[in-house]
Amino acid sequence: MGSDVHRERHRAVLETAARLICEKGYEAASVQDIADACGLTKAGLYYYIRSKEELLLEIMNYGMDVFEERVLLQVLNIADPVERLKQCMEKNIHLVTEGWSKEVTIILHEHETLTGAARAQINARKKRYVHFLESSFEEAMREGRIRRVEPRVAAFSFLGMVLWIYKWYRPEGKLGSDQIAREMQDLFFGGLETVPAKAKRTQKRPAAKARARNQEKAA
Amino acid sequence: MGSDVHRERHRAVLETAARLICEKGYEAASVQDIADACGLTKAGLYYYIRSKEELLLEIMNYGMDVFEERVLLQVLNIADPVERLKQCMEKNIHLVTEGWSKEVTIILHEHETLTGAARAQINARKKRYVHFLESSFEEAMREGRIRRVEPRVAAFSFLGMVLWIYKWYRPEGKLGSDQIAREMQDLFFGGLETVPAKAKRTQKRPAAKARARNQEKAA
DNA sequence: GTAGAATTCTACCGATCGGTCGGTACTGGA
DNA sequence: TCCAGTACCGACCGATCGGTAGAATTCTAC
Repeated sequence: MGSDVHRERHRAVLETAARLICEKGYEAASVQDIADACGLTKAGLYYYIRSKEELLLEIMNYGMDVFEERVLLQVLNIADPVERLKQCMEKNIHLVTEGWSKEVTIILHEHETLTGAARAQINARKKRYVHFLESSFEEAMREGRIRRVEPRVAAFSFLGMVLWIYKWYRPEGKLGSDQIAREMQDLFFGGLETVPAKAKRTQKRPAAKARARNQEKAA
Repeated sequence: MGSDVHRERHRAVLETAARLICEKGYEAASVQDIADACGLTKAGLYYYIRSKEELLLEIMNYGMDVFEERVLLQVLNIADPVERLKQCMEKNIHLVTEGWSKEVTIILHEHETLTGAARAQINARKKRYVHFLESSFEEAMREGRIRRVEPRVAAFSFLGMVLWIYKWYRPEGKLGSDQIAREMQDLFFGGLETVPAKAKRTQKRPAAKARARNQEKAA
């Protein structure tokens, strides 16, 4: 079947296009650039895509597929809501940091590039994630596992911490993916402030020693 | 002085250009669009700007000015590091949510659009903010006001929560600027998780009632 | 071998891109 | 009254934009 080969090539085009759009941005990456990078002429490229915008949509949908497979599906059936959220944070951080998916970066950055139905489609998929987080926070609250907070603010705070990483993370930097994941879990769920020996204590004991070496400066 | 009028008009051009670039993105907002919006021809616009990229640089520098005035300066000399950070978060959230500054949104979104020296200049100004946050976290740790965490991860988590807002906040939505600020302060500094009555813990029982009605389904 | 589909090409479209040139209407001082 | 500078414009530049028509090539199945 030539159809298989066709799908393969189509995938390769998406892959290459994603690399370019991720590097230069959607508007700055011209169809000519993408065609060159694919080893095709512009007209040849249009054999595989219907338009530049639909190409972007396909890339984003693929990115959402990857996200759902590597993050959502991995944690969806964890019974404990807090554990579910922690795992979800870890998986999501790894998705953003490890070079797995330029497509995800594109989804994050080009959040207002698509228009009309295409935009609505991707937004709907994003919203499912937000609702999943909100529900998990609500569930955790019902079970008394976390303090009372506005679930939406919690969800967007979670997302902000995790997704903002794409703006500053550098693989060659001294902050590793695992370390970031651990620290952020700790920060978000463990709380930051020590309580001045008054009402509530939110302290973890074993962590204190392990973290003792950690205090040195970081330029 | 014609020079005063000139500066005024120059400011008006920056203002209008910022509005357009904020709405459509830097690459998508053409010089022609900007000129039209200013009530000038393209050639006329170039009387006020040297190039499109320098226009962007000026907008970003102005945005950083606004940020430093409305956020950094307001909290810089608060003695208590935790209070300083809390106030900083509040001020920064208001800067992002209240429509004061399309320029700030542009700085956030177009973080890789500038090149060369211009990019370096803006990055340097951003880094000063990151360092301010890191130092404040370190100070708070030295004084035992917060738990030991990697200061850089704390700083970037802070920034992620706060700055990601520009991607989802809608002024007409049910979540107000003040509420977001309060909830995020609480979340970030107060900690999220309740302690499961383990090791050295004594009190706090609101969870008991909440746990009464068990877990229901949450998608 | 050859028909026919699958693939990729050359050549081109009108529009627009960022930017510039030579000019001109207007203005305040001398 | 003249003039120098300010503030702008019409017309244009070469390059590139996203996209297409249709021919040429290559592959596949019989």
